[in-house]
Amino acid sequence: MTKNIVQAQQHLLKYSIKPSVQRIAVMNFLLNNKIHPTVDEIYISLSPSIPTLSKTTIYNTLNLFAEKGAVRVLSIDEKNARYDVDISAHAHFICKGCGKVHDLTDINPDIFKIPEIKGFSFDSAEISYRGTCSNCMN
Amino acid sequence: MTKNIVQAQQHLLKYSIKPSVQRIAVMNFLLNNKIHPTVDEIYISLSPSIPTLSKTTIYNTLNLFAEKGAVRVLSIDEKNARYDVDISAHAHFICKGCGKVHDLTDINPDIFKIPEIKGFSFDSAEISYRGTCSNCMN
DNA sequence: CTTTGTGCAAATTCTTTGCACCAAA
DNA sequence: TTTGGTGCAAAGAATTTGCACAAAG
Repeated sequence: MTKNIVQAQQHLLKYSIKPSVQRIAVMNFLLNNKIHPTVDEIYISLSPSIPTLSKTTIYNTLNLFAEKGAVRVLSIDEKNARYDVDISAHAHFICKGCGKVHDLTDINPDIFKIPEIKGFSFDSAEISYRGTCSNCMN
Repeated sequence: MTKNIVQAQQHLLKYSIKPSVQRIAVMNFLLNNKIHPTVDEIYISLSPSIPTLSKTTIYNTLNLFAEKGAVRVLSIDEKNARYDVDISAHAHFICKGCGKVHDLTDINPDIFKIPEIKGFSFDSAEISYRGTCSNCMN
């Protein structure tokens, strides 16, 4: 556990984010729960151990992380923003049944190549698929 | 103008959507303004010619269109849903400066191939890029 | 001390819902 | 006359903002 906190702290430092109890907790959660959580999921998970925690702080923290490039904000789920600490090139799949977001890593890497098109300067790409996962297929 | 209305009507019929003044107006707008408009943009544009029009009807109409497969709902813009009447395979680009969503058609068509991965049944793909357009580059 | 972070409450924004009225077949 | 469509007002849900207090250096 202490080890994880150190790992989370180092991750923050890597992105020049000043550590705090709350920031470390959020980063630690993201590093150990790569489920592309929503703000609510993070809040519900961390609340018991940090009873004074507020959602505002989670929003502040995640916005800061995103600004600093430490997390990627996914728009695959229209209802809530989802946060991914894995910023490497990979696609996502959201299941219409359970709403879970899965990583798709076994994908033709060519599709992550940022195109070069006159008149556009590209920052980032998001590749999302919708469908049904095996759990929900019955 | 009458010609456009006929075109919009035929489009509705193609997707088994019963026409109404409002539905025709929304479809006509989508067909002639391929800017991936938000509900608000549609509302503001159509209000003058249909003064009794309500946003609820636009929501109802677009949800119906999406269910019937007549439009695609884009999640590229975290703030609002955007609607695209062009349901062919193409990617989108959103400019951080002006917020406009552009079609990217000159893209390697391979990236639109739906992958085959055990445990997932794919319905649709959305490929989105973020960056800055030439207008906003200064 | 001074700066920065946290968290409550309120405000904002987008979207959906309940329900009464209207329109078309 | 019956079914479905429209639109107002209200509710709901996600996120942001303003501000006072707490923490850290």
